[in-house]
Amino acid sequence: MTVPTMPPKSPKSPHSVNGPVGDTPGEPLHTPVIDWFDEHARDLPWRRPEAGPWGVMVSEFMLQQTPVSRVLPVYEQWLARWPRPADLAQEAPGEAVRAWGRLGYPRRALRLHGAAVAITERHGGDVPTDHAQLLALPGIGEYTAAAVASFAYGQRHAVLDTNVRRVLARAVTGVQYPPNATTAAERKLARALLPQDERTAARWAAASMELGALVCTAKNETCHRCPIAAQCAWQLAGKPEHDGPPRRGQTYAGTDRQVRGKLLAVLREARGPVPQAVLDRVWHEPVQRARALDGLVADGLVEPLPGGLYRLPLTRS
DNA sequence: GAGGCGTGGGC
DNA sequence: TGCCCAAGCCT
Repeated sequence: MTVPTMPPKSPKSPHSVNGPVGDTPGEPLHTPVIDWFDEHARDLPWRRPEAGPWGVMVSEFMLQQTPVSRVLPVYEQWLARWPRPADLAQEAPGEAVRAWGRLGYPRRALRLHGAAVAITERHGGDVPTDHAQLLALPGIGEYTAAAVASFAYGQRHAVLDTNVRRVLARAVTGVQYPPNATTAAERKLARALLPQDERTAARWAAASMELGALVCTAKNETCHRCPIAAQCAWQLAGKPEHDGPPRRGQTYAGTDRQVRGKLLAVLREARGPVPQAVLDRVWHEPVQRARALDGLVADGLVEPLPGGLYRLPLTRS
């Protein structure tokens, strides 16, 4: 791996508003980005005050690897049906999987249900405010814990999702794409760029994500609409294309994943238990079919019943 | 740390 | 048409 080359630094500013930034001085990025956000932010339901911490948390689960446009309708139905964590916690996990619909990665539904149970049992039914307690919930990792703490509670955290990573890779590091996996250097950079003021930091988190989602996109970026184009290291370097090993792609066709998806689709649509013979029709190859079904059972997404019947899980696994 | 894990839209 | 991508998490 080659170390990304940094473009020439502009003259150092007297003293950064960002506070101590170590070896990354320069004009603060957050001010123009936040100003842009004030003007161009999308009106999304989980950003409205009435969404509350639970709404923010539900949206974060659903948005993991899934586009906003597909999340919107499911989010609305979900919150209407389960307005509080305790409402979801008393449901069967299979109901969460069914309501998840075709958002993909249905283990997220199971984990969101598990998180609701934990919140009800351990936190009095309120989404915890503490980053470490959020991180301890199923389905919540580094990104989601920081996002909920920041968006729902206005706390100061580095919120490092794929959008922010791309914005920083370009604006600061001067490369087209961030590394495949989040690195210590990226975390350090994100922390260094975090405004000191808590409110401003939370605003910056949302604003930098939105910039990556709407302007500084993976493909067909629109730099002419970017509030920091004049300071962007990648832009100043002439927007060199990514070099090095190809970025990891996803395969799908013919994989167990595809078979799992087909099996679960049948079970979601069915009201009650489904005979094995019905499931057998979704995939021609018996070995792979069986492996996929076993995997779903092992993951707790499917419950086997006596007599070769299967259903979405009624009990906690 | 590399791979597994859904689904559908855009180019 | 395929390929790439979309607010990651877990093992």
